Amino acid sequence: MNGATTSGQLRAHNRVRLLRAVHDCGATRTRSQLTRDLGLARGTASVLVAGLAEDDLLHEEPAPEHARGRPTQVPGPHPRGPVALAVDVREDAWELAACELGGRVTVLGVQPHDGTPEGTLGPLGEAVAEQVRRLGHRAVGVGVALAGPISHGGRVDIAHLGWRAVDVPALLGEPGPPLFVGNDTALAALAEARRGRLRGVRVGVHLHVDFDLGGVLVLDGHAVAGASGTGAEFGHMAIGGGERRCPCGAVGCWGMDVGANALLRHVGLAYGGGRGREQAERVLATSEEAVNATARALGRGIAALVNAHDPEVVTLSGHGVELRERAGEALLAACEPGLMAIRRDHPPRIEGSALGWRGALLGAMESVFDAFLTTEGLELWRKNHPDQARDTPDRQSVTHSTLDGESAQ
Amino acid sequence: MNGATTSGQLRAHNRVRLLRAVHDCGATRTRSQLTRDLGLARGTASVLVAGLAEDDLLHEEPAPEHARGRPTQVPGPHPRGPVALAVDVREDAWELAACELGGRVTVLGVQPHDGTPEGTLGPLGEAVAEQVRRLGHRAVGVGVALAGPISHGGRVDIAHLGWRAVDVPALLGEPGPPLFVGNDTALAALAEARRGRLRGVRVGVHLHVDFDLGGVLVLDGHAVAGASGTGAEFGHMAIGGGERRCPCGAVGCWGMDVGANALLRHVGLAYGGGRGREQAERVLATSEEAVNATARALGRGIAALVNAHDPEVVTLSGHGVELRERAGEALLAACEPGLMAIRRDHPPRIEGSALGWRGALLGAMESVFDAFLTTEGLELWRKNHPDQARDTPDRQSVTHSTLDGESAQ
DNA sequence: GGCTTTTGTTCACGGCTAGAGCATAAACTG
DNA sequence: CAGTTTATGCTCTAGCCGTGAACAAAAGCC
Repeated sequence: MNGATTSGQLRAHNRVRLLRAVHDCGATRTRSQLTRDLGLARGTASVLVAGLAEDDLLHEEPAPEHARGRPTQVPGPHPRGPVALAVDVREDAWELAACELGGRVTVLGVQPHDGTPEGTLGPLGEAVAEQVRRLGHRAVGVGVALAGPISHGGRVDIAHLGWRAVDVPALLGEPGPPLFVGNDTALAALAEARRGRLRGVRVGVHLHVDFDLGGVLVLDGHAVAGASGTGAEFGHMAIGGGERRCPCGAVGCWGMDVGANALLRHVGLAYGGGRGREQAERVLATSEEAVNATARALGRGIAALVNAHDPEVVTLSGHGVELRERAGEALLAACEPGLMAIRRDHPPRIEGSALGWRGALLGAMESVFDAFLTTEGLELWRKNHPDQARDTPDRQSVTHSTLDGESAQ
Repeated sequence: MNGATTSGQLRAHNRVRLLRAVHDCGATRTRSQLTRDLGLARGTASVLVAGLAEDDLLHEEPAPEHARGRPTQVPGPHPRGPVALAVDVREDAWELAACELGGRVTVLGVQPHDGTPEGTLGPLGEAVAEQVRRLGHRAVGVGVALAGPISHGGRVDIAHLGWRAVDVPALLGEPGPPLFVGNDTALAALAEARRGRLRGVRVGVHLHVDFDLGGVLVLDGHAVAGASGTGAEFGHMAIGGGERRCPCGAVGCWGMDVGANALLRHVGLAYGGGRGREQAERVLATSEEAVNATARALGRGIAALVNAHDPEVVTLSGHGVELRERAGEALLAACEPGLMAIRRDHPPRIEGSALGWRGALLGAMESVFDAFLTTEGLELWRKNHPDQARDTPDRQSVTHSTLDGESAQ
């Protein structure tokens, strides 16, 4: 991926490393800490920070606490710096947010939709376009999380909503900045890998329980995407041995026994079509038996994945957090007999996500910054940049003030 | 993984890149081609090649065919260059080979064994030690392929041979150069990724059919190892829905329906214990029905893996090559109904390995060179090096002549 | 108020690659 | 067969980069 070969690329490479380090730590580490972390000389760090500040990429503020010596600074997002737009499109509503370098998220709006491709992506496209106009060159990318497999061209299938090869970029109207469409499970896994329980984990498995079940392998901070971008579908493996036909077209998929649809089916309610989130939550809250049955199905499948992939940690998001809390014992009891003997000595931890339902949105942000925090991304920023810093004295950033809203993480 | 930050590391990084390119192409590309491939200036390539030749890492010979201009040279392994020792330990015999940079393999011996840890690894350790003595500093590592899951400490379990947490480094007697113990499936996959049908493939799945079934995900030329090194066990997922207990300790493992043991069981013969390779081959050759049943079980599981991981290619090694040839239609017919609808438009290719039974040995070699072809590996070589090139005039390499034997690939 | 500690800044130095100019060694041309 | 063409190897300079040391700055400590 990276790896400089000329001295010019070397500088670019170190700019990326520094910016990436600032982003990954959430803009909490001081300059002297970063210098040590990256193994740089103080002089080099000085030049790098100055250059990045010049390019409106970084802004230093005094560190809040002091130790003995000369006080150090904390590099963080620049007030005129890059912004990632992130969208989480759920079955019933979408959420749009603006994200600074370092990961601060400002939710710009939540809007229900009718579930049709046009009714969903049309208004979303307008909302995104408005933000892009407002932010100008500062919008460095738009990340969209969707609850279905996504081919590299941006075509999405959401079986239970009846979406079939829906062309997301076309319906969204080509926002201008690069568009990154991703599967919600893969993006939740990405967020977990960067800011959750899979941080620093070399091999992990992330499972996202929503209406159905998604899952993906996480290696060294990256979710494994698949050749055409439609990986992250662990839920569609024939584990469990049923003969029921899955809406996906296959038979006996594991995901049919785990998730909101399975909960509804278990208690005899209507299910499918992306409806029934409230009922499912009620079942989850009331029916001990349905919860345990789901947890057992989840545990059996986890055993198969643990055998196959030997992860260090298995994380659960969406309803999985509650399943882990409420029926952890049933889950582990169902998992254990499915494990190979050699896995039983040191079984992986099975943990609820630290990010809850926020993962997909945060992952959409990370996918944008993953593309931006590269030598190419930064080169493009430099090129598109109006370069106010040198010409005009210090034009107050009109745009930034409007970014203040509900703030999280 | 790599990525230089100082100009000194930059040189080291480019040395690695060049050497890696030579190795990966099998020492077939000319210097001018390599220069273009790596995006180097001609002058830089000149300096790099000279330095590597000085260190006994590379040796240039005139290119056999000429085009118009000045003839170019082909960099290849140096006569006093690094050698990787590679071992494939099968259930009934082991095979030891010496491998040059570029991948030329010289088989040094094949020896049957009794299947006990001591009876197998003891003599092997002696054979390895002898080669290490003979090669001296030229032996840069020993790679060992074994038919079982292997923890990072080098402890191996081979259920059907009764090996339980066998300490391979201890029984082998610490050969001196670094020891790399790996699972045969993972190593066969690695070889396939570097010199077989998974070359250049971003996402692939490799399945190795022997007595039982191993499988692993291959990403960008690397087999995914697992947190404790014991990944590559796709065969131990509960796909297929049986309730039979697997020797691994789990229940309903896919691998119980695929492989030599399954073939033997299918026709009512005794199976297990790593015996019966000949009988299994006879069944494979004679019983159309057993072959088809195995192919169907293989196909059903492949569908699950394709759904989950979205590979570009699925490769089969070991008996899988013959299964693909003899019962390809049964395999595909069993696979198709298990695929998600969206996978059916562009299903992955399912191909027999190009390396046959040789994969594990080649993979063991690659695992050694993967460690050697790094900045650290080359630095160590430089340090351990007697530096004959400068001191003595041109000592004839006694060691090299003894390396000539049966030669392959 | 002086001392200690830590960090930021500046600058000379060595190392690296790019690129240009030249040398070289073939194949092609007539 | 001699001149031309073409591609490659070699050498050297220019420009860029990070290191590390010396110095300056800004705190806490006694």
